[in-house]
Amino acid sequence: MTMMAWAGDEPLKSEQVACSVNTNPVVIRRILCALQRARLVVSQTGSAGGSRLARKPGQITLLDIYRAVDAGDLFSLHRQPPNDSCPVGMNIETVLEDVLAEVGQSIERVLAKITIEKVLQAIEPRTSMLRRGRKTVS
Amino acid sequence: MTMMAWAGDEPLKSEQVACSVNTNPVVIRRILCALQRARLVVSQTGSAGGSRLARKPGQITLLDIYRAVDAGDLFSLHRQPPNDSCPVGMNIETVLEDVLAEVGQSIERVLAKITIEKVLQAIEPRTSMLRRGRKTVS
DNA sequence: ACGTTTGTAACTATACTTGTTACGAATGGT
DNA sequence: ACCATTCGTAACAAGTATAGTTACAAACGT
Repeated sequence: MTMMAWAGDEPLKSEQVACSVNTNPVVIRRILCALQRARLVVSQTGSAGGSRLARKPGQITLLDIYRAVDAGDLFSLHRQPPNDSCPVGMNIETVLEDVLAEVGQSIERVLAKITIEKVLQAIEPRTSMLRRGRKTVS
Repeated sequence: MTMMAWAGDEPLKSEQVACSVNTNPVVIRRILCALQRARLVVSQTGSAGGSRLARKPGQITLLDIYRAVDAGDLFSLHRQPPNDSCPVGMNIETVLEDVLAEVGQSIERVLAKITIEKVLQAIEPRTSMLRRGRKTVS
C-alpha cells in the first residue's frame, strides 16, 4: 500500500510489488483482491493495467487494511471444545472471549490512528531523492 | 491456570487438566514447563505430584502468562526480506516495527490489568456450588 | 522397593500458509 | 481486428507450524 501511495496515480503491476517483496506475483494479487473488495485499491487489467489506491493515503488507515486482509481468526480460543464435565472449562470460554474482544479493540484503536500517509512520511526522508516525478531536494 | 486457582493448594495432575481441555497430558506438560520457567507455577513429580500456582491468583496477570507462553514471534514482519533495490521496501521495515511495537504494548496493557483472581471471580458464580472444600451457598 | 507423575525427546499427523503453474477475461495500443 | 499485457482465480505442490502420540528416565511419596 505504501508503494502504491509512493507511486501516486501510476498503477503498479503485481509483478513490480512482488519483486520488491521477493515473492510471487500471484501472492500479491491475492492480497490485492482482498484490498479491492474492501474498496481500498482499484485494479485494472490490460497492458497499462495495475493497481492504485482508491483514496488518498491520508484516508486509508492500517485498520482498514487489517480488516480487509485479516481472516478474522487471528485470535481464537480452543480448537477442541473443553470437556463439559469440568466446571471451570465449562465457563471459562465466555470470560476469555471478553478478554480477546478487549485485546482486539485495543489493537484496532492503535491501527486506526495510523494512515498510509503517515507511513509514507516516515520513510520519505530516505526515499524522496530517488522519487521520480518530484523535484529533488537538490 | 484458572483451574489451578480453583483447586487452591491441591496440586493438579497434567492428566486432569488435559482431560478438561480434551487434549493430551504431554501438551499440557509442555505449557506447564514454560509456566514453571516463568515461576508462575510449581510442579512436583511423584505419586502425590502435580502443579499448582506459585503465587496467589491475585498476583498473576494474563500478561505474565502471555509472556511465559508466547514464543515472541506472534507479530513478525516479512519471512522473506524485501528486495534492496526497492526504495520503499528498503525503509518500510523500521516503520512497521514501530507500529508492531505499539500494538504489542497496547495488548500488554490490557492483559496486565487482568489477574487470574478476576477470571476466577468471573466464573465462580456458576461453579461455586460445585466447589469442594467450601461451604455451599445452600 | 514400588507405583506414580513430571520432563523431555522423537516421531507422526494435521492444518495452514506460501509458492507455482495455468488459463480465461479484460484492456489498451497499433 | 489483432495482439501483447495484466488481472482474477483455480488447482496443485511445497514448506512450515502446531498438535498429538509414544516412550522412557528422573524424581517423589508411601
